[in-house]
Amino acid sequence: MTKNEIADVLSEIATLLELKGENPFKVRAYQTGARALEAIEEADLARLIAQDELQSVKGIGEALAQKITELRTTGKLGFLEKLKASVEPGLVEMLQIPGLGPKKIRALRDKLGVVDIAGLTKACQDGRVAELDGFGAKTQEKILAGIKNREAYGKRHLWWEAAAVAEPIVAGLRALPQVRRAESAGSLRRGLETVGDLDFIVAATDVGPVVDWFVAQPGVKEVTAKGETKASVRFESGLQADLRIVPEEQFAFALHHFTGSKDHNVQMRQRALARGLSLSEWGLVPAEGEGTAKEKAENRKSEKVENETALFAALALPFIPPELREGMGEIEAAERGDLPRLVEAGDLRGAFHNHTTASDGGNTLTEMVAAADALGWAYLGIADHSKSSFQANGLSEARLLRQVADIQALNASKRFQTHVFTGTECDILADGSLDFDASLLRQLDCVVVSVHNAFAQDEATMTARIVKAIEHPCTHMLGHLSGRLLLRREGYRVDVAKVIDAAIANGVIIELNASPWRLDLDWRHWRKAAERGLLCAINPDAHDTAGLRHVQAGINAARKGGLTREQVLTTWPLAKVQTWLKSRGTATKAR
DNA sequence: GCCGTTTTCGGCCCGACTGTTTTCAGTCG
Repeated sequence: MTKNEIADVLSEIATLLELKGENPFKVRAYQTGARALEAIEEADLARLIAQDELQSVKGIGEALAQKITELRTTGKLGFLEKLKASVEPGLVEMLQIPGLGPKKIRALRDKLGVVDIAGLTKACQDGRVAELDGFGAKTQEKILAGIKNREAYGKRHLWWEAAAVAEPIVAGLRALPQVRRAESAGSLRRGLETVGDLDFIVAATDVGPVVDWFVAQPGVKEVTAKGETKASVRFESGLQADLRIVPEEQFAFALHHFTGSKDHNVQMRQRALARGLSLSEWGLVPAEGEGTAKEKAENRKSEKVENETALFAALALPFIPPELREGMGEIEAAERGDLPRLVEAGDLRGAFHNHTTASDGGNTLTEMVAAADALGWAYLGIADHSKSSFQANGLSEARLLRQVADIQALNASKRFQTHVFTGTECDILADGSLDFDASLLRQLDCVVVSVHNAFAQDEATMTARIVKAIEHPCTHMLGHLSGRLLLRREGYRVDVAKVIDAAIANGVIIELNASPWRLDLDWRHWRKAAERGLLCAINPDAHDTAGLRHVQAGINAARKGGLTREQVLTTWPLAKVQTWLKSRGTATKAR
């Protein structure tokens, strides 16, 4: 097991102990142990175990050292297995309901015998929860709402997670000898932040073996349909996937149709009709006469269309990238020749807003830079939390200055090609002031400012608070503008238009936080904002080396937002970025 | 469960908010 996997196990133990009502300090000891483990380098962990010196790490004592060693050498832990067996698995799930923590969950279990969400729903509906000590009508209501949200959310999946399932399937399909072409379609292909289900479109010479291969995929829990041209499965995660097999001459039509969106398809069909044509998933044929679209496509000669580019061309349009096919004006823009040249993953040269073990990250500074270097990035901006983000182990002034010195030394060592920018993710305090003094912030390359507390402020207060932080002369970028967590939590109330205005007026960047759970600022705002001069930075908000790859989710969102390379700072070369960061500093010092 | 040592036991990181209370416990970031 890697050190971060072991750290995850320690965190899991902490959660389980908490649910059991164990001594809270013992719980914290496991959490601390997990953090301590993350903060050392992988190579050092190997050495410490080999030399039996794990206990020299602060936060790791005899018990944890033994458990870490067991996990490292066997990949298993007897203690964890026993612990798991003693805690109802449904209780862990109940932790996901907002407002429910270990204490309340234990009360529900001990007094009402509730051990899972189904039982909890029933208890709420019967009014039994409201009667418990420490609970009330409002709590009961909140729990029910939380469960309901969870169910509604549960029907969709993060793009990132859906893509991880879909990619090997597409690759596997393409490798089958019967398969000529294979693509995923649907909201996944459109790069939407959440995905309902997966759609695979395949052109194949022989159907049977392809369907058989598809329904035998690892993780398939249930085969809900299996026919001549279509198969549907459900994965253990609840994600559903449809496979559609079409003759090769229909492939482009089917791919376009199932890529959608609905609004885009409606507009495309109208456009076809205006030209005396009927467009469907089966083909593009003359519109006049009786019969269904399928019959027409079968009986009349469809336009020969090799690929989607040809399909669009048949309707006198340039190729419209899937990300733009939302029925939000892309067809008109295409007609005018106004489609933006969208930013691409290969354009990225670096990223800002990344965490290390100094605050709440899972990898050290060196590990993060090494990972950025391996990605070929020219630069990496570090932005650990500031002191008020106590829960995230935010850095004090002294710790931040030490990190700055470490980064300068790392840059000077030329150990990596990647240049490292110093910085902070500085808390915007409740009154809009920043968590560090200007004298300190001026010493940093890049200051990202974010809201991490007092989410419940009313819209006017929150908006004024964020605008004030943007107006601070040391601010370079605004982090996750809305604070939303996809499928889990709405953002705070804020007037986005006013914040964008302030950012443009002050020459401050609003980041496109590329964390698959955030994708914030939402893509729906970007086109208009960028046209008015707002500069974007695609920032992964990475909390470990794997998190750096989340920039791909940010690229999706940026493309959906119609952003070009020039509008995204993190595609610029190092020297140009350095100039921008400095000029923001000097331009504002004069004010 | 860890740490420190004037200690092998006693203490162990915060502050705002909510809903429950009538002075505070639990949750959250």
